Amino acid sequence: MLKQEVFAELSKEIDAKLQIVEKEIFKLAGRDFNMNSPKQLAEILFVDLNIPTGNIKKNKTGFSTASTELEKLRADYPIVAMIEEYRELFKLKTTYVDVLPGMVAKDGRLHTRYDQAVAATGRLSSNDPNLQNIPIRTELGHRMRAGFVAAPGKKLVGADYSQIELRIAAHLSGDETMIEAFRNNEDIHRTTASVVHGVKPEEVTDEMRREAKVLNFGIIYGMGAFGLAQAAKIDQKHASEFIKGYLKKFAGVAKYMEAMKQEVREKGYVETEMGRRRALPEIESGNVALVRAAERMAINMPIQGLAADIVKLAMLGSRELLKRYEGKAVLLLQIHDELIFEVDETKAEEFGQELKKVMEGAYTLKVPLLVSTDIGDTWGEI
DNA sequence: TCTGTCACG
DNA sequence: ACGTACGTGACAGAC
Repeated sequence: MLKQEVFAELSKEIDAKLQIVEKEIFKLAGRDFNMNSPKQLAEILFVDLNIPTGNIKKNKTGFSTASTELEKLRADYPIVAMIEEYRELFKLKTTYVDVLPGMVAKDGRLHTRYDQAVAATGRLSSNDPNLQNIPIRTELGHRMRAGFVAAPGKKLVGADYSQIELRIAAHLSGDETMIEAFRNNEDIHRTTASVVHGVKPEEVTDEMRREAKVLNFGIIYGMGAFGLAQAAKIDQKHASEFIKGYLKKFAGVAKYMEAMKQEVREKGYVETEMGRRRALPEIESGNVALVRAAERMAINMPIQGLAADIVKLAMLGSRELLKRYEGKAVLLLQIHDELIFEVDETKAEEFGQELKKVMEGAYTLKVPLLVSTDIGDTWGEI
C-alpha cells in the first residue's frame, strides 16, 4: 500500500528544490532553455559555454550529455553539478513521485503486471507500473521506499539471494578459487583483490576492493579493458593488466567464457543448466560488433538465466509455504534476486526463518546459496 | 515512433 | 579504425 502523505511531502520538497536549481542553471547558462532536451543542453554546454569536448562521447545527435559524460566535467564546471542534481530530481518526480499515487487501485493497493516471456534471459519483467526499478540508491530513493507500507496488522518480509550471479559463475565455471571463497563465506570482492594482487586478504586496500568489485561484475559479462577503465575510473593500461591477471588466477572462469563462445558458434544458441535456451543468430552475422555482442550475451545468459530459474523455483517453494500460512502471508513482489511478502505481524518472524530455508534449498550448486531476510513496516526498512 | 537518458537487478 | 558489460521499463523531446 502507498502512504500518500509520504509522496505528497516528497513532491512538495522536490518541486521547491527543482525551482531553485533551475533558476541557478539559467543564471549560469546566461539564458533560459529546456534542460530536459539533451539537444538544447548540449548546445548550452558545448557551444554557448564553450566547454571543451575532448573526452566527451558522441551519439547520433551530437555530443552526449549522459551522466557518465557530465561526471568528467563536474569538478570544473558548477553548472554541470547543478544539471546532475536537476536530472535526479526530475527523474524521481516525473517517473515515480507524481505518477504512482494515481495508480493505486480501488482496493487501496498498487498493482504491477509481470511479463513472463519478454526478457531474453528468463527473468520476469514488471510494468504498469514497473515495481522492479523503484529508486534506492539515493537518499530521496530511500525516502520514497518508506512510502510503500504493509497493511495494518501486517509486516513486510523481504528475502534476497546474496551474490547469486557470482555464486552461479563459480558453479558453472567450476573455478576452484571462487568455489573455495564461497564455501568459506568469504567477502568475494576482497578475495578477488587479494588473489589478483597477490597480497593477504587483510592487506587489501579499499581501492583494491573497489576495483575488484567492478571487475567481478564486469568480467562475467565479457567486459573489456576499456569498459573496466571507465567503470572503475582507472586508466586503461591498469585495467588491461588487471583483467589479464584475473583470468590467469581464475582460470576456470576464463575457460567457462571460452566454452560459451564456442558453444554459441557451434549451435547458434546457449542454455541454462535447467535447459532454458537463448538463440543468438547474430553470431553468424559476420559483423564483428554484432558477433562480439552475441559472445557477451552467450557468456552472460547461462548465469543470469539460471539465477532467474532458481528464483522461480524459490517462488514455487514459497507457494507451499504460503499454503501452510493460509491467508496470513502473501507474495507481493519479485525483484530478480529478491522476494517480498506481506505477513501477519504475529507470524512474520517465523515466516522469515522458514522462507530463508526454502529459498536456500531451492537449487543445489557447488557453492551454498545464501539468503538474507528482513522485516519491517515499510519497504524502506527492509 | 525513435532517441537519449536514467531508474532498478 | 571502431566500439567498448548483461537484462529490463518509463519519461521527455523531437520528428
